[in-house]
Amino acid sequence: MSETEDVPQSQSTSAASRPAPRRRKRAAASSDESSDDDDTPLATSPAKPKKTKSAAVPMPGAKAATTVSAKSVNGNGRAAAKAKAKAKVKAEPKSDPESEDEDEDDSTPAPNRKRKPVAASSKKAPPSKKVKRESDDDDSDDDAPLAATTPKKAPAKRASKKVKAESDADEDEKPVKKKRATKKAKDESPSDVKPKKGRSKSATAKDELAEGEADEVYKWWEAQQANSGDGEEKWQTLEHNGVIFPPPYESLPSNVKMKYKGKEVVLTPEAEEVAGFYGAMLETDHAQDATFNKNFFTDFLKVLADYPPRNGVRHGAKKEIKKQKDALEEKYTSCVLDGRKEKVGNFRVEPPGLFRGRGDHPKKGALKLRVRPEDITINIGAGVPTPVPNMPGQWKQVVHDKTVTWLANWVENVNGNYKYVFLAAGSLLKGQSDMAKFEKARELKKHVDRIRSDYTADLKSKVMADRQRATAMYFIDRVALRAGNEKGEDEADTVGCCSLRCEHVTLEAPNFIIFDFLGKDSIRYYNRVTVDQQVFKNIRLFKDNKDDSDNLFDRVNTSLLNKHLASYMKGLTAKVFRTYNASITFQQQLDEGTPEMATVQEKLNAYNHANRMVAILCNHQRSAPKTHEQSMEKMRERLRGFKYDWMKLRHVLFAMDPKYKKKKGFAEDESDIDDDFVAQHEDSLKAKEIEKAEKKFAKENEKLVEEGSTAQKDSVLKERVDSIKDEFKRLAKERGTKKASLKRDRPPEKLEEAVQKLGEKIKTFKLQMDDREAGKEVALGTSKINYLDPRITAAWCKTHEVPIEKIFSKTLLTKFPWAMEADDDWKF
DNA sequence: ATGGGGACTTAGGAGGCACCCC
DNA sequence: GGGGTGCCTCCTAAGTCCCCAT
Repeated sequence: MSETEDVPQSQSTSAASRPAPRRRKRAAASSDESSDDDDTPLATSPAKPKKTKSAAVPMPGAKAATTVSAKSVNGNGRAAAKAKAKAKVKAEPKSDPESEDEDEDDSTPAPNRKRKPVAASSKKAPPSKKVKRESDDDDSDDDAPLAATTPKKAPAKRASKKVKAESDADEDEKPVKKKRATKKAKDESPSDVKPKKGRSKSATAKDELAEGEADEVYKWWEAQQANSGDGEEKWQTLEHNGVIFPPPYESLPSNVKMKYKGKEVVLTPEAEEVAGFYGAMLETDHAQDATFNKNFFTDFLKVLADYPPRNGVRHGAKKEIKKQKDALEEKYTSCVLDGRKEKVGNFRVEPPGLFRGRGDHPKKGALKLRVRPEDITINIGAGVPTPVPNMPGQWKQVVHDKTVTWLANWVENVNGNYKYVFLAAGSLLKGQSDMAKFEKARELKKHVDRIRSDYTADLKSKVMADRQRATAMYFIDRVALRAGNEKGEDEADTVGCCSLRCEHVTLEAPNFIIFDFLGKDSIRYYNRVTVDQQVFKNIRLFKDNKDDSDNLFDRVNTSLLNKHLASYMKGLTAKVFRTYNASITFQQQLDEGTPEMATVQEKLNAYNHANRMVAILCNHQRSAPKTHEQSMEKMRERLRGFKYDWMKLRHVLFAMDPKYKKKKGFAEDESDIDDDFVAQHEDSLKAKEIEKAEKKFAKENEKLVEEGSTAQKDSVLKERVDSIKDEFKRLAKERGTKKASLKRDRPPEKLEEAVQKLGEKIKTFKLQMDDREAGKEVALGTSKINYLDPRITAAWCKTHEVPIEKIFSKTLLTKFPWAMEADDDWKF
């Protein structure tokens, strides 16, 4: 609902026909108007697009508030507005000369962000809940992304483009699509591409397979070649078994029926399956969602039309044992690529279901159809057996395209997107490209200073396009925004840097910018940052005379931006900045934050802290675990319990010898342990002990009876309970006296030791709590998997003697074999 | 330039499972 | 030893970016 109120104003053209277009399609960076106003950075926005959903900005506060910019007339008369803008811009640079150059400031470090609450629409917690994350923000010295460290090591020895022809082999089957294959050049001998070292022989595929099966690890990263370019051949031989289709639908038992308006309806298996999809989601938010329901019922009715309800139902077999399933799947789990056995990633064809689009995706709830062999294209080596589908039917096509890495693909029916079957993350192909990604990011170290000084200069460029580009680069570099491609009408309305609209950015004098928009996966990005004075001015300029729904950067798009970046360094794109800034920040945080003499747990905390800084920088969120608050409360309770014990022990010591009060650390008071708490705590301890005594008593009796003796009398229990009660009476008397005694005496040394130990325990426990609280809405995994060069972790673990298994799960270890051998002094 | 096709990486949530604490 | 519970794996959606045709 909501949503619908689009604001049709402003778009001269288009309009009507389409129902509520949500945003413009293109950034209209065209030169059209007085373009190239070489010396007039104009804030003109060409062809006014349609509207945007006004509801998009979740945070009312941030949105409306504080718009410092000179808003003024928002133009209807485009031309007039334009002229005005023009005049204005011309003047602008001079209008406030003071701040024109000065600030070289370097502010806005990356990882500091005050997170704000979350948007209604986005899944995340409601406003008040979002806690500001960790370190506060604002300039700090730790502006990681900015500090370029010196390259430590020569980067990437990437092989020169090595392209080959598809090799004659392909004649037979259908031709491979045009695409990049066009790039390939003439052939070289296969051995050119194959890694040399680490291979004993140039064996045939079969031979090497044997090797692979012997579980020998092939250390491709020790070999010469660096495979990575596009259009290059990715393999020479490839054998696999295709994909496995999900089992057919099995009907419910005949006594299970759907009711419609109180009457039982006997569905066909086809319809029942679809009804089941929905039934499975009744308890989820999806079923409450209007779009979801609309789409689902539209599709469901279609199914019902094709398969009208009838009488009589059959039901099939039972659930399969996992073992059976495994056996069935076994052959699909691996393939043989260039003679080596490799794991296949997603060999299971996606089963039919309801499309679960994220955020407010217009197609959520639509029926995702069952995929059949006729939908699937298989990519496989020429001359090896073509797999046979495990369901009736023929593959759509079989190709032998060596320039790509997928084994199978199909086009999904809801959005028309391609789906691919790739090798698993631990495979050579994926590993190589992963390593290449990080080497690329490290290469950026050599260029980043120049790039930064260039865009800093360009922030003042007279050419609007350049000034916008520089500003966009500033955001990408400093706050790690994504590139921000244009999106279509039938997708959720989310943005990135280049697709930001005016409504997503608010100025706050003197030099703050507040970002508030929905990014990838409709995750809210909220960030208030200090920026260069010039950036502040630029944004004011770019917003001038535009509507909220207009693109902030009307002269920039990702393609232009990346083209520019590539002029600095081959393969440099916006996304490399995220990898670079993430990894370099991480390295710095670790270097600065790892304690030398510390427990493993403390080091792990330092690691997690660094990890978290990166996750915050990249805005990797998760929804706080549902049980979070509850479990925090439990921890707090436990902590107070520890503190109570600790206090008691100390008081015993104090009673023995007052000199202990002076002992280092012993004098501390427990501010959150007041008499109320003590009373309550002792009550609950008492209750527990009594319960324990009762249980023990019952058990003893049980045993006695079993052995043929008579049970103890109840008076025995009573005695015990009374003794417990007495003990707690004594404790109650001790309250507030700062003195205590024990049932059993212990020598002071022992007590001292115990106090010490408990103190330690409390310390670590507190650390754990802080860690958990700070991390409740931050997803660490995403950066660990995708952005942090694993060699940083490997080296750190060696240096600080932390077992890497404490940090990398099994799958991550499998994914990063190539990083494990990094020396302990390796730096990103 | 623009727009769409295509391939590949990055992303959060669901659900399973080991583990931990009572 | 039984049930939370927190982490890991799986799943697949949603990005980025390149290429090509128009």
